Amino acid sequence: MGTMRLGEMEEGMKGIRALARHLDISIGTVSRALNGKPDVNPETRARVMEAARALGYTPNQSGRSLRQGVTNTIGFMIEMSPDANASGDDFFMGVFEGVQTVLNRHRLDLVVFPCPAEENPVDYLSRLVGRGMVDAMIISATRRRDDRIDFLEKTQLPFIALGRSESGPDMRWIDLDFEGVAHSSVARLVAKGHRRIALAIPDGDINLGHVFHDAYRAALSQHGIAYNPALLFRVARVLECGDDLVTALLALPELPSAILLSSEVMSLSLYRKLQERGIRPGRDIAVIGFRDNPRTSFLTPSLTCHSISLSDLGQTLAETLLAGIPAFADLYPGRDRNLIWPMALVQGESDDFDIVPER
Amino acid sequence: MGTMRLGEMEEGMKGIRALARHLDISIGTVSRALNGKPDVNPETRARVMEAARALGYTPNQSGRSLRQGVTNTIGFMIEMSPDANASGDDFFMGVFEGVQTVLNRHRLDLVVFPCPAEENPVDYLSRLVGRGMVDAMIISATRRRDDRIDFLEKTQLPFIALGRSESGPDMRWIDLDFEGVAHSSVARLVAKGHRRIALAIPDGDINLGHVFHDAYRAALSQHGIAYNPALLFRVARVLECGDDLVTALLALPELPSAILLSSEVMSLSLYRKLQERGIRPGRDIAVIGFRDNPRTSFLTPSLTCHSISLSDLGQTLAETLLAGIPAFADLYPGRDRNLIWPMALVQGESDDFDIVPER
DNA sequence: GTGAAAGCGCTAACAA
DNA sequence: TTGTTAGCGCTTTCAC
Repeated sequence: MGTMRLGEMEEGMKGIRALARHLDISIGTVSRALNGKPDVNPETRARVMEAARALGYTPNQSGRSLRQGVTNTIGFMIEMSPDANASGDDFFMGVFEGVQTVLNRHRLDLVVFPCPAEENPVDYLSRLVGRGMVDAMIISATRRRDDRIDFLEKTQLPFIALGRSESGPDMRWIDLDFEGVAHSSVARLVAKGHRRIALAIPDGDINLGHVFHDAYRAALSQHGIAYNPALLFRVARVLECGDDLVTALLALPELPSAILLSSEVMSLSLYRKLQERGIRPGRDIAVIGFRDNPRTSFLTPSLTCHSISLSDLGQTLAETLLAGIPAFADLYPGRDRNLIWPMALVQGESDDFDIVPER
Repeated sequence: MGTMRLGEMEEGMKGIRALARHLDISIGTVSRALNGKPDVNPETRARVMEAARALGYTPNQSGRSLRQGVTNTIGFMIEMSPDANASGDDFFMGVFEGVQTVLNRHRLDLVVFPCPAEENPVDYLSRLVGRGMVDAMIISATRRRDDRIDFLEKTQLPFIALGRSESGPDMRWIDLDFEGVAHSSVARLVAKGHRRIALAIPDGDINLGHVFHDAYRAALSQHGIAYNPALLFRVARVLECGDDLVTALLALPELPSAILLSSEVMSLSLYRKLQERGIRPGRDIAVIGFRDNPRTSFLTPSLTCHSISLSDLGQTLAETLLAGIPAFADLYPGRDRNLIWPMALVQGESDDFDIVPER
């Protein structure tokens, strides 16, 4: 032993045992050397590190987790149903990036669990969490009442939700500032003379629809505008909502002068369908989109919407999660349990006209 | 024991041991009952299943994998750099869905590893694979030469690539039919009288650029058109390529009469920038996009492009992967090691004009 | 500073 | 049909 070619392991040996045999030391020492424990001869440590590198040794995670009770992995559950995925395509990529920035500091890895559209989200979550692959979870697309939250609280697994919910009043969460978006949108429109302001929200139980709806009502009321249920549109498929939306708009006795969208992808089909019917966004009807999105940025007229740094959101999400894990809590002392994430209005041309022309 | 309330485990006990204690039988029997082994009294099995359900027991995956040497989990590595992510991410969502359809048949789960843009893909892959969380890998965004492939071949972990590469000539892969796309696009344009046909491909070493480029040259040659390097555009950021592309087009002595795109998201900014310069897609220049995408479907004039069933692609990807894993190989006997995935031309209006008007 | 050994939760081989 | 036990790879006592 000790005379084998690089890249070869001892016959019939695997993992740390092969490495130890190869170096002619005990597996305990190898483990301590690799894990940076202080009581290891520097020279021994160097030999171990070098051999590990040369042989491409990586510790088996199952062995480690079994022993340590920790996996150093954080899970992020996303849903693939178009309904839940209204946030648009680049959204999660951007958030992942930010989350990983923080996790990397602690040598934690992020794994994503994509829940199939047909599968029950709770069953899916409990199956994957039950596997014990993760030390904590991030969930998204929260429902107004969300059984996943009850489940996670029962398991005592640390978690955070990207999105608030009526379930789990004590859980950690971060959500977008729908209130702020509704208020600034309505204020802006009212200042331009608008009174008939419609709202489109996703159908179903995704909570953002409810939250946005409430915020919209509050904003209207603040400006002394009566809430008109006829101006609320629940759309089934956000990506192809244009048809239904425009049909519904035209069925009204009078076209609203403005419409707020609660998902950026709504703007795509809405623009098209409006134009097909000869209704010009930004001229015949004011449109305020939701989030700034590279994929809506080419729309003409340019879409007034709200911007956000996805990476920052992801970082804060991760930090707030870690603040709830005993092993990391000390490092993130100031973190609140939950947070409304502000969004900044980006002025476009899609709502840039006054109802009462100045003279 | 046996008299505790539901939802409670024996004091200080966890996992299968607590369950066994609770039922007053041995852990071996519990394990066999849960795993559907034949030699278990049906009544015992029923009791075990019921108790497991009631107590919310899920076997710890680390324990299982350690013992069985398999994890029943398949990994899918994606990259978050905008460069590698030219496909738009409804692409991966669609593929995941198909992959999971197949994996579910075998009670395998899919986990996604999102590689941060700043991290070296090989380091990332080796770290996550090294953890031993997966039995097989799917990789995407293959480079012309791709060290990940060499790495995976060395580890002997079964894997498949979504995208071909010059590395790993014997590996399993499925790739989109860039040749077919190039040929049908060029043929269609040539039939309309086009001779000056440009191509936009992503800059960098992502292989699809090279493959598309080669296919484009071959298609031109087949129609007796000389390849003109001035009509090849390498774009840095596919999402915001419009600016550079239009500037480059206008810098040419003569505007090409048509342009082929190798990524669907290119069309968004290209349309906008063309229109800003007063160049009308479908009138002044023919545009053929790459993949049919719900998010480009609202473009006016409608984009001629190529369509694909992402779910079917995902299913075939998964089946081809499983065909390479001994435990499943028998179930998928007919699968080729690799496959060019056909795409169907979807006629739009973005290239619907003739260079030589008919009379 | 190092080695020996226990044990994390689970399954499979074997004994009963 | 069930119980007992070894051992998967690893880390962490505890001796030395």
